[in-house]
Amino acid sequence: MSITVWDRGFHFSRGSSVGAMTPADLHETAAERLRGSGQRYTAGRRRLVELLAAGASPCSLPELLATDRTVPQSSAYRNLVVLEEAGVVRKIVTRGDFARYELAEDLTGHHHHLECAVCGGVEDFTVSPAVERNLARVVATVEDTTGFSAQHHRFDLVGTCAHCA
Amino acid sequence: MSITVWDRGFHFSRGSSVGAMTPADLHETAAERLRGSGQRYTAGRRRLVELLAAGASPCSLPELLATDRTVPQSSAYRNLVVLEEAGVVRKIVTRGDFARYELAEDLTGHHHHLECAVCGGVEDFTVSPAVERNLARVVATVEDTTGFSAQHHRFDLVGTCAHCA
DNA sequence: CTCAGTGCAAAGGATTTGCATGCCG
DNA sequence: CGGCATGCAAATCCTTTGCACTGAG
Repeated sequence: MSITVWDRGFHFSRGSSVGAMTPADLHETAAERLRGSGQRYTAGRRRLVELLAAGASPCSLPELLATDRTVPQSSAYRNLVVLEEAGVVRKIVTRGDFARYELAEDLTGHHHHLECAVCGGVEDFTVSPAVERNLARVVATVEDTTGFSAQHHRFDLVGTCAHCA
Repeated sequence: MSITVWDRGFHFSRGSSVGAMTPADLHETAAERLRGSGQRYTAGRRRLVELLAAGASPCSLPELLATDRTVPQSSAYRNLVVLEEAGVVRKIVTRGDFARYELAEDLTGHHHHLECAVCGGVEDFTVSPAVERNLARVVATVEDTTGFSAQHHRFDLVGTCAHCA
């Protein structure tokens, strides 16, 4: 047993999770990150961030377009790519017809997903810090032993949501 | 919680070692499951199962076709759907260009995935029964709290594999 | 004989891209 | 002005499907 490895298990948090970020802070952070990658925080991109922040769970592109009909499809796809590259948005690929998008975890807090195999919807859930430490412990051990460098881990449940049961 | 439990918290799953299942058992089981859903275990389907069993990790369709040039693309896709519906094959959707396929977990053993964000490859790894029990406990808690009915859980790592580092 | 399985070719559909225009710096 | 951003339309490409043919039962 290596104490070093065990210790590393506690460094599970990637940056400071800000669960309750104000809209002003959110947009300021987004603008900073875009500037950092040589991009502008335009009205269209800001709108996407607003739509994602308003959604309770990850949104598909049709859902985003349905919420705001003025957003053109191709610009939405293109800007979501830019926002993802800047670390503002995270793309979630499920088995459903559409990819889903949510704000980056360091803007909303680390969480996991419940994927409904029936309706394709995705809900968020969180686990206790103790469980996260356990997960991080396994991640650290895998990295030490295999040379695989983990950017993040996924602990998701696939099944049937309460609504589709 | 015992530290020693975590000491051997994981190991790599190498090659196609199908637990204690022999190839004969594998094909017999596959045939049974297909019959169970009113399907035949034809030569083409058997070939796909062989290719998947031989692969060290989940295979994309181009990889399968490259291994056996005689397999037609559309039949491969169609038969993988049939095999998945029968519970013989599992489809893995990643962010890569192609979906990936592996034998169902009850044929190969429960495991998890290392997804390389660079090359798109997927490797298997397993964690100790103790860790799996912890995960199962979390799943049970989430089910109780949310009304979500979980078919299975995913604990995957996304990052850069040793080869792409 | 019947009907599932097969394979070629063509279609489907989410996502990406070409290109002309608009706009910020 | 210079270059990124936009948006319409068209292309891309993994995957699915139409259809005629084959073969198992």
